[in-house]
Amino acid sequence: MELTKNFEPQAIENKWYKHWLDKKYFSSLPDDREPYTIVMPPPNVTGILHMGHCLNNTIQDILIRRARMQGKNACWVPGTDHASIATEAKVVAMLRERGITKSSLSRDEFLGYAWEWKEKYGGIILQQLKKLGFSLDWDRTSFTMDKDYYESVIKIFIALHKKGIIYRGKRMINWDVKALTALSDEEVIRKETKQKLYHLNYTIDNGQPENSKPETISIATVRPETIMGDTAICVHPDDERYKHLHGKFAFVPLINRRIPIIKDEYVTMDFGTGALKITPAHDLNDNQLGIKHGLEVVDIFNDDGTLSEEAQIYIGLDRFEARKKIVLELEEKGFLVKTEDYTSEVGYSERTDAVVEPRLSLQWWVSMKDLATPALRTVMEEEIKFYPPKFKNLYRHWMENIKDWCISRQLWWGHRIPAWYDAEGRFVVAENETEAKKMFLEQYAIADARLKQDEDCLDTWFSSWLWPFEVFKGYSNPGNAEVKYYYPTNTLVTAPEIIFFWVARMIMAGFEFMEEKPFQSVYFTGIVRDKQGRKMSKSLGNSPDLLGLIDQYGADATRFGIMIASPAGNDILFDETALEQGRNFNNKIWNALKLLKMWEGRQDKNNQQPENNQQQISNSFAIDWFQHKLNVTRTEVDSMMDQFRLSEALKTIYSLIWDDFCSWYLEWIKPGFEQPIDPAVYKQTVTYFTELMQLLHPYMPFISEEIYHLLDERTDDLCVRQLGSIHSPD
RNA sequence: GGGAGUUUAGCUCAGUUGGUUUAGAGCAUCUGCCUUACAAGCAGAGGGUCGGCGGUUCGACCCCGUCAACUCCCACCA
Repeated sequence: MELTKNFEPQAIENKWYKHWLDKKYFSSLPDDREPYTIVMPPPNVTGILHMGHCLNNTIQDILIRRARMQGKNACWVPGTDHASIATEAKVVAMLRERGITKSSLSRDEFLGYAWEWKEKYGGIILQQLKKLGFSLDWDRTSFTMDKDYYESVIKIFIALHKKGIIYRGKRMINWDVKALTALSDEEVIRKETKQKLYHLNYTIDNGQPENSKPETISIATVRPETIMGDTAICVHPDDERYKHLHGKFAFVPLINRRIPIIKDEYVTMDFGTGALKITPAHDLNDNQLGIKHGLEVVDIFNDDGTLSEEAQIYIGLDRFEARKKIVLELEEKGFLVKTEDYTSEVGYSERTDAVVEPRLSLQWWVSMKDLATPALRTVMEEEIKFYPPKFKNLYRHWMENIKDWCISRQLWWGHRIPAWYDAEGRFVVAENETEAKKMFLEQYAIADARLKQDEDCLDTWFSSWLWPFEVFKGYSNPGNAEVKYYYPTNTLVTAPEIIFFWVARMIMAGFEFMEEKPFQSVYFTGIVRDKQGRKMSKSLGNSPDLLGLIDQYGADATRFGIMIASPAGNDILFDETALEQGRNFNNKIWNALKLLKMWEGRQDKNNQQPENNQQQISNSFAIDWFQHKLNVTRTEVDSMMDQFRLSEALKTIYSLIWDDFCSWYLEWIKPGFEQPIDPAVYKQTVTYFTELMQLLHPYMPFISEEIYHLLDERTDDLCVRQLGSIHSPD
């Protein structure tokens, strides 16, 4: 057999992946073995493979492959998430290219295109995951809008509504003016933004018409375009400067609306001018003050962030355009006192990056307090263990201060809210129209009501929170054999960024619907950053082309590179030299194989050498020494992996192979130039090499499988070879 | 504004209850070597007053105090 100079990954990766699939090694069905279950965090169906997925799923594959080799029934469930906002945006963009606007389509027509898009491009990412050798049970591939899954989401909505946990209410929400939908608080990203603080004069109404010098009060605002929505000015009750104005009125510049001057301790006297304009329709705090003081609410914006009729001026103009024009006009007319530079946090939509508009709106909400109680307890008492544990604090803080969850989204792609309205706005929550009609008869004594279903969809996370059990049909087919066997799952591997979006809510859903936690432990990976420490993102363009890297270095080297640089609990600074190191490691292993293959044909069958021969003594020492070293290291690696110290475990294996096996052991037993090798020594060396490949396999599955088969005639595969028990090191 | 975390060689990190670490690894660097598995390699070398200051102790990278820098999370003072 002629072995190539260097290891050539491309040649063998497809071969082994196909072989593993053909042998159904990744398929799992319940049996008497202990299960080891991971549900993959479903990537967006629109997603393409990036470093985050690579890190996340490599970790999961390492855990799953190890469990499989430990004799557990390993089950790793793949799938995708329908990702309402992201997918709808993609579909709208695709339609635009074809010259179709969303508004010209009916809901059903639009959904037709959306499904077409999903069938065609959705799930590309799942194909890409195969390139990295991930041992997912593909027969179990799930999608959050599969028929059963969809129905479970709807049923859960109905059940929670019945319990009073889901309710409909008019509240201040975060409005995305680009996507034209509400956002939950978690979907709003706050960024420091340079702004201007405008000081504006409002004229006091002194009851004297056309006074020579009208008295004014100055307020400070960063949003002069909202003055048309002002319904009061507020000052601190103790503020001496304004005491004489309590109970008086002022005129809003440009539109001359007469508004009251009220007092409230909410106002900070030494910020700005100490006087605050109140715009209850467009600011959360102003809204609360408005409710407290019974103020009028004037909503001056349209859905898309342009000024509405209520604004009276600049109708139809975008809010930021309007700001410029209004500032100019205020200046011209003498209302603008001064402008200061000012930096504050502004909310941006996570999906569209539009500046979020706080807005009053009728939406559906989940009351979180009761759901949070068992979910908080279980983490604090470590029934669910967090790795690293520092995330416990973060989790507790959020759970103790949890706010209700806005779950309606003004989108079509997703789970449609099962609420039915009549012309008067009365509504019922029901699975379908027939059911809804029955309920209308019962509740409102209206027979054969003409009903319309809610146009809105549910937040994507309202379906993802069911993932750990619904992939086993735990809700749609309660108590079935699969969910009983696989649930609760073992480990969740995910990014800390979605601890609230997803992890916390899965724990709540687990207790609420399964009466059982969804997983035993959660391993939070780091965030992948570039060499300069910047988060990898599309907008920065600093994400490497992962598929290109796999082509260049091979899947094993890529997996090695990302794991070696990934200390437990820390962010990883991605550097291509780590992949080079992985590739070099491949070659080192490959060359060790070549050395053994050279010896294989040169075994000294007669073994004439005397017992006390120098080489014999050295061999026997080397064999004992390495056996001991191997045992000790396997124990170490085992304990590190149990603690999710996967990067350290890999370093340890790397050093065992490179330094101890290649540099020391092989040199010790190396026969003289063109001398034969003792067959017993050769055999033992093959055994060691095999065990090393088995230890390495979870991290670098392809090369280890290939070497396994090249070392000896095999009837089995390394992928499913069971780890023997470790001889206890002395 | 509140909270959490980090700070050890050029870079990324180990260092488990204070004393076998006069401080370790990988990568990078430098110097030799195409030596019969491997130059994507081998042999060797340099490099740190363990963020600053103060304290506890016979003894501190490890404990306490304090200051500083960085990171993250939460919080809509306009």
